[in-house]
Amino acid sequence: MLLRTVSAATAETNVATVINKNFFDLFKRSTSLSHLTQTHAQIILHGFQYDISLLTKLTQRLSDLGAMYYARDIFLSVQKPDVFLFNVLMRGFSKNESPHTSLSVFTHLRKSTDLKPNSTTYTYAISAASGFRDERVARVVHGQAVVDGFDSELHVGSNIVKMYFKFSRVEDARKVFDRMPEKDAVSWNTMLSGYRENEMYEESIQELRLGMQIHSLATKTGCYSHDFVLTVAYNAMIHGYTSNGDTELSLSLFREMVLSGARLNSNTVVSLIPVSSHLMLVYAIHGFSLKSNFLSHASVSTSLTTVYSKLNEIESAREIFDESPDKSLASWNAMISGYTQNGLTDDAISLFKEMQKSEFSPNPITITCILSACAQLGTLSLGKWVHGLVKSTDFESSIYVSTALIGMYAKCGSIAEAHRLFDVMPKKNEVTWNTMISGYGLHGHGHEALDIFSEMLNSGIAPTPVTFLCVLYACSHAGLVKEGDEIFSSMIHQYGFEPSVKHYACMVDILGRAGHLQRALQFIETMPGDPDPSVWQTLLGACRIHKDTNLARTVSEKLFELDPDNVGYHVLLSNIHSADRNYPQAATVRQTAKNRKLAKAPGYTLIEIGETPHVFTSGDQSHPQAKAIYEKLEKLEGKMREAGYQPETELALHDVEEEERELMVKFHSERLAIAFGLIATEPGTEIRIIKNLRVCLDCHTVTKLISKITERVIVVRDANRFHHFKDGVCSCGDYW
DNA sequence: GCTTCCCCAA
Repeated sequence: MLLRTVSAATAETNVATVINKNFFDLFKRSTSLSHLTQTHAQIILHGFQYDISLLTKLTQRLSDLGAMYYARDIFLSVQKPDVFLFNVLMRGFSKNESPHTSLSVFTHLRKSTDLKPNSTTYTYAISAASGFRDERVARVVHGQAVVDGFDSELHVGSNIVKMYFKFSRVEDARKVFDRMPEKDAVSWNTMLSGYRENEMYEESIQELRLGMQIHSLATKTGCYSHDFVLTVAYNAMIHGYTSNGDTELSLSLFREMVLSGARLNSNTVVSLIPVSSHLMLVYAIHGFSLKSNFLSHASVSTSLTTVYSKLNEIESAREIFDESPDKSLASWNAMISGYTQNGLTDDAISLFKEMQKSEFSPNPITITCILSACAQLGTLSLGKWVHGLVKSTDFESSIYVSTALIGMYAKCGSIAEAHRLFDVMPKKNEVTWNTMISGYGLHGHGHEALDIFSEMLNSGIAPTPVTFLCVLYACSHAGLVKEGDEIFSSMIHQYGFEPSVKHYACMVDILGRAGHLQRALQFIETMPGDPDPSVWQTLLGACRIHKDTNLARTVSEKLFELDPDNVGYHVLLSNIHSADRNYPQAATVRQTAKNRKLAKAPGYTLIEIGETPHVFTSGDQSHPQAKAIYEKLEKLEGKMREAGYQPETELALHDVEEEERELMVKFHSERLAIAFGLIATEPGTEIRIIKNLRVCLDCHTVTKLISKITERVIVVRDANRFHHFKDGVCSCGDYW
């Protein structure tokens, strides 16, 4: 009987062990708050709510996801928390930007319990103290570490060194470091990067040499083996120079590293990769990684994917991605982001869908990328779906995600929804404000943009150079010349920002669009340094709007000089000549373009009916309902002619006969999309279309008329702004 | 290691 009881108890213990292990597996796979909540429920259901190891793990995972209130509640539910649980909670608060709370947990541990802090406790206490503004807190915690005898311990010591560097107390950092009896790769690294962050490059390099001497001494005498010190130190140095953009030093250190016989590892490659401004260099690093079998490391392949994407080598990026055997969540994100940044939004979205079938779940970074893709593409339906996904997780708390959501709604035409989200965001950073300002700019709502800007200033957020770009951009699209002028000068005199070429281009745009062509020209002539093509191109655009052929000729000559291979200049200039009815001249320019094998980007328009996107090109016959669409257009045209409409074709292709030219304009992709929208939706429904190029003058007129005839609101996003057509009027006030 | 905002032009 006794025997049976004992074995039953053993069996029970075994079962408990198994279940316990299962919970740890569950934790590992819980990537969202809702997963964790379910796991917690399971723990209670199985009667493990007092199992401190499980609760500690739960606290840790909750902290990782930023759910600190929840984590604290778990902590409070434990009758007798041990020092491990205290440590986990301190780490959580530290990680989630609450160093104050972390330190009060620490104080509670020391003052109100009989537990003894261990070295891990001090590691977290020190990093919490580093998060304070006041370095006196740091000194107090350092003092406590001395009292408890942990200040010279390897990890604590390294953290104290790091902390003093953070407060730029280089001397103190040095003292603590020198007193540490044992040093490892991490502590050396801390010392090196500390010097570097305090811009003491000389000291940093000396330290590296010292590390090398110790290394060689150690190897010779066999006293102790710091095998990785040298590798780690070199990696840290290379990484530092690389991220400072100092390619030369970074590469020469790498060479030195190879010559010194130090072992290279995958981190060496990763440290070197952002050097990358030259494709040849990336190829070299790629080849080297291949030879050394570093490509199997997710960190290496992810870095290479990223750098290839940044150099617009998207196929190479995809190759690396496809061939990397050990993908991480970051690998997927890097590839999706690569597609997004290269404008390959369809590929980004389909890879995202593929990812959802894989073992990886999207994280806030993935969501941010995919929202950016939706914004570029203008697919409101997908954007809304992603928004739903965001709501069901706790990704909304990520400032990146919520900012990207605002951008998505603004760029997909729902400026009101964007503003609603903006209003309820508890924490905004400068990018959030910039997004909202440029959103209003995009819709031509200049005054609203200026309101947001002054709200930003009032709430104490410092504007950045990008903020001024967004504001100036909004001014230019709303014709606010005086305001733009004032803001430009306040940027320089009040905020002390040196205007960049982009700022100058914005000002030229403001002046030029408003018809002040001579002032715009003077503006360019007074700008410091050589104006780049973008500035001239802006002025050329203004010449086109205001039909100033003489200035256009001068400007285009500048442009040919600066950038002879650009298609845009040829097209634009030829359009200017045809606007001037100087067809022979226009034909010459076009011929030049043709001779150089330069082609105009084809225009297309997207319309979503329900969840289905439909894409039209000019004169497109491929749509299943093409016949009905063309009939609809014919009918509409009849009604428009009755209302006195005359086609304006002066900005279209000119090297064809008048009648033929009219035909080509007549079937521009946006008209086909609008006609299809009229057929495929209920009367009264708003029609939203997205065009890759700017809408032409004639199509603009026609859309106004269609909105009146059919009593529909038509929202058009063109290459750089929104037009809301209603009752025969456009929100841009014909100013675009 | 991977993320949000940024002139013009087509």
